[in-house]
Amino acid sequence: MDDTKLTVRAVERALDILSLFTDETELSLTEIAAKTELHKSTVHRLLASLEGKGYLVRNAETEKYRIGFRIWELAANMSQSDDPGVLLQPEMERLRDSLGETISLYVRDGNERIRIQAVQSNQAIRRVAPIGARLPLSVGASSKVLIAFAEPDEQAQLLQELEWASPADRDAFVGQLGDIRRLGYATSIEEREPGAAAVSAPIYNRAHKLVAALGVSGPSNRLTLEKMKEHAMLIIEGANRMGKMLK
Amino acid sequence: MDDTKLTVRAVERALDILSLFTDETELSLTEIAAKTELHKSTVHRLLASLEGKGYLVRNAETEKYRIGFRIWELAANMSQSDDPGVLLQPEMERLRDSLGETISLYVRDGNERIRIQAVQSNQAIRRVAPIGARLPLSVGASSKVLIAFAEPDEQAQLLQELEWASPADRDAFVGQLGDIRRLGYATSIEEREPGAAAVSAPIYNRAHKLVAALGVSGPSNRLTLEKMKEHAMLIIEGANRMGKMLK
DNA sequence: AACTGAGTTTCATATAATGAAACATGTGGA
DNA sequence: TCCACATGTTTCATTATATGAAACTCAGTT
Repeated sequence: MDDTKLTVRAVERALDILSLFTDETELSLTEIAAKTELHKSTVHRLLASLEGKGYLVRNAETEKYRIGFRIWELAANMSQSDDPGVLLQPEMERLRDSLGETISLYVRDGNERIRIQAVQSNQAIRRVAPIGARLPLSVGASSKVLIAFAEPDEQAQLLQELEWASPADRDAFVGQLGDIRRLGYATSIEEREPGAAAVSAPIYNRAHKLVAALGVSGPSNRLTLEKMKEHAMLIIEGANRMGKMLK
Repeated sequence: MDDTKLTVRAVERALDILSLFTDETELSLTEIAAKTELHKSTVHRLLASLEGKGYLVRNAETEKYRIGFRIWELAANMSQSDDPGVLLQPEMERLRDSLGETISLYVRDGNERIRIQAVQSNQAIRRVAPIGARLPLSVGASSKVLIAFAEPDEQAQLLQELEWASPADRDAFVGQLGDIRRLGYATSIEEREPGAAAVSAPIYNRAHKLVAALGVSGPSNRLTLEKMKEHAMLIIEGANRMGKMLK
């Protein structure tokens, strides 16, 4: 019981309340109290603080709370850069820290993919991913993602144009695409680099266009099948978050 | 000393810290401590809470704090509607509550203006402003704003086309435009409605285009010259805030 | 090596956040 | 009309909890 807490409970509670508004657009005090399992008295004070500072606004008609203008002010300030590689780096670092493995960001460029950003694992044995590397679209988890989630016509064209080592390779690749779309992520084990495995998920921008693939990769003995499934969830989550940062 | 506090201090402090990021994009712990005049120990804990919940992220290189992904998630959720009238209503209500006077929102439609939104004062004597009303562009504080801050070519055309009661009226109107641009707001006293006065400021969207005029209006005996100056500051502030909500 | 400055952790203390309960207000049902 | 119920607001005693001083790292300077 000595989990030394370096955080402030009241603040965490307030922020949790604020986070509720990522799902719902309007919430009443009692709804919030129910969702957070806090006493309405406590919620009332926290809401007053949030409202007083402009982070929530009260809809005079419905009496419910909505997100306030402060959020816009903050959001307006963050979008200085449009470059996903720059924009997403901090989030990728977060992800690296929680997964402990190298995180890469790929965009498709014609019939290739480019690693436009990467943050390296800091474990002794790690996958090192050079930024700027151009890689084939025919192998690797992120390649599958970039193809599986491409627009149908683009996808068809890519599958025509791309070259595989053998027709069997091609069929194996194509055969996976359906599952990948269904699961929302792709994996690869020792496909391009011996000893390396990866999990990848698509990043859609706010306009719902596929813009990149986000991947985690590491030594295949550390990325067991089980671990990969766990990582997949976090990669998908992270990719969704990041997508909201891109217009 | 009985200022009954219905808010939570720790939360307010945390939110104040977050608000610092509307101006600066990156801040270190000590910078934050200095700006907020809080002990670095306190700031440290608040920052840990904010970071833990994703409202701030640490730039691994600079060690400084930046706005986190949560803000995007929240911002993404709020922009369901693009209609300024709908979007700005809660903010207008806020403003109404702090000024105690009727708040109106006007857009220009050709050679007229339309009151696309209004929230009414709740004082006994109040200006009642019907939504949807079409009004002339040649009188009233908001008309002056919509013309003074229009694009130069549009402005020139409007000044040509609009009709005034007399050439003297026209000259008086045109003569004010320079001051209005300089001050950032316009006023009118008993111009269109006898007994009514108003203050108005432009709303620019995030692309820096003039989209509307935000006005406060009330009985001219309550809106003294002094009061109008005070209100002008708040209207300008509010208009800036609201502009950030419009793309 | 000593010094500065930024960040982090520890710790005793009193403040300040808490939750129960009472109060207020409003709405719909009987 | 009156009662019941739900939602929001305020009060208040209690103690947990946030606080700030100080001590402690850890780097980078001189």
